[in-house]
Amino acid sequence: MAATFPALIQPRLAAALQATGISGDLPDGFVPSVDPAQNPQFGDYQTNAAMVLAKQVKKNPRELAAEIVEKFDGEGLTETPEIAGPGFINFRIRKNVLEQRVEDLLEDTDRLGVEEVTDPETIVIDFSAPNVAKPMHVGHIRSTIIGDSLARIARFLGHNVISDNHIGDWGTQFGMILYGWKNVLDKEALEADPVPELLRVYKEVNKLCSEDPDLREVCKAQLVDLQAGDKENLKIWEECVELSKVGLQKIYDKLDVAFDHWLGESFYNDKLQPLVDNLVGKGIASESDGAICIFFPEHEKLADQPPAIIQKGDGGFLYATTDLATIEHRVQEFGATSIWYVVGAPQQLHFDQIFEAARLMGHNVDLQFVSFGSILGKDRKMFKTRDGDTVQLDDVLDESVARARKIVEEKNPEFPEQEKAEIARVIGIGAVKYAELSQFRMTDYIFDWDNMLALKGNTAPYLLNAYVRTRAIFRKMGSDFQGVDHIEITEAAESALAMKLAQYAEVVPSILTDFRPNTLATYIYELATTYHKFWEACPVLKAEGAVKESRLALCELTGRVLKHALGLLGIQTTEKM
RNA sequence: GCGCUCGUAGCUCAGCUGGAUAGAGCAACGGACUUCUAAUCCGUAGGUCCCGUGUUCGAAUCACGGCGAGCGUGCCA
Repeated sequence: MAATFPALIQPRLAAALQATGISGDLPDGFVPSVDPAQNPQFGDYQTNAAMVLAKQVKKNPRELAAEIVEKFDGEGLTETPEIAGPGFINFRIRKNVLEQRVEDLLEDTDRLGVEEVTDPETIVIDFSAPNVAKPMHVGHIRSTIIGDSLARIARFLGHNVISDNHIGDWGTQFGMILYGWKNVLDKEALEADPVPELLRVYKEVNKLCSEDPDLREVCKAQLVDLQAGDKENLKIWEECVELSKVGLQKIYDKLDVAFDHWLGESFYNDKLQPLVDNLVGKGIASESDGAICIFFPEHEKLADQPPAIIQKGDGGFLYATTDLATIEHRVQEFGATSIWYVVGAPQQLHFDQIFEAARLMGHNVDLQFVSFGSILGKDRKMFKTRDGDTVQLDDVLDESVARARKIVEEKNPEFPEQEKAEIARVIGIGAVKYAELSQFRMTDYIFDWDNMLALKGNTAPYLLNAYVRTRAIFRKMGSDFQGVDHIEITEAAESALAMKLAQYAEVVPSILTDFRPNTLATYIYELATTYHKFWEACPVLKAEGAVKESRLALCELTGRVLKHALGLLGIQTTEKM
């Protein structure tokens, strides 16, 4: 598979710079950038090299651009570059080169032009991580969907990816759960549907505790018993975790999200005391006000912040302790060279601290905090899990599917019942995922049903409809894609589509540089738009000869890229809608 | 107080390492279905990119200072 267009243009541009004789004045490692043109009137790609370099060589940018163009060899790749504006050099890919590229992409069914990385890493991705005994609410949606998408993308790029659901199965909430289990549990309700009953119990005890401080102490005692290994409490805990996992798995199945491991907090229990002892022994941690803390006096930012506490005055451990034990395990047992945490922005300080602590411990691993903004309530405040009354994730998914179902019913009343249900499922789940992934992850947003579940405009159905249209043509024709001898591009809508398809290989690797699945979402949206325009402008089945063959090939390739790209976002496709 | 993140059209948001006239969608208005799926396309209208200063040939983007919002800030996770 040939390289991407920018990768082909770059060395020629570098050679042209060399030939002008200015390369001696350039900073070491200078690589002229080649970017897609913003506007088709400027061509396909552009470089600002002349403007960047003009000052250093004391020349007028446009004159310098003219010199570069003079020396530029576009043979077998681009037309003669044009100079425009303050000194941009615009490149237009030759028609036959673009045609060849489409032919190549059609052959490359698995990778669609996207190259694997040359230095694969072992990446542990930590995402979703709900607490057990409490159902997932809308707040969990970001971590789950973004994390899953990043895992899919990294895997496709050739990394060894290990997804780990670090569930909260050992927290303080168990004090209340244990008390509730023994005192207010409705056994029948639990057998019928465990997750809502566990939530009810949790909420009820939480309410009782806030009314009665003494009860809070009783709950704490339950937790202490559990952690001391009390048999009855341990048994309840185990049952509770198992029931919760079943409930969680149902939602992951709906979302089509999977994990390689579910190593929750409890997994690290027996590793915590040795870890703390070790850190104290090494002088990394020290006692302060009765607690064992890690201070960061050498660190520019953290020095002025409170320390990370890894053991409480009463001997208990905290999540910083567990997270450090988790890093150790992932490095030593999984061979992680990189760990990504897909966790909300409020935990910035915590991760700054444990990353720095891991460094002090000598772990040579690339730690990335892939943070995201908060989902806010109507009052612009964060949802508070403890109040319990936030919107549940499962309800969001069901509502989304129901809304999609209503529209399927309007548009295609004649479809069989089962097909309508399946289409509604794909669209409904896809809509929720796309709403999340099409947004920059740091943006806070106010939860709004109509916003999250919109089905018009830049939403999943728009993209799915483009895919459906690619399939409709072959269905109408009565056969699958039969291959093509030679691609022939004549219309502007065709070359725009071909160019977009070629750019898939440029977009996918760039997503991970800043963990931005939304750049892929933007690409898919643009591809869908380009295809919809092509659809309006270029009849396929009514065309003849090479034109028809080429258009069929473009439809086929568009369908493949759309399906693949949506797949990287974790969004499924449907043949009809 | 200190730290992190954000501020772009009436609304919801893109705009990656500074680049040409700041883009989409929704809502509003006007067009296009005897045609491969109109869940589409075309057009109109809508902006002091929070404010100020600086760096630069060039700033929504970078730096500094304000203002506003959210979050975090020693024994919850």
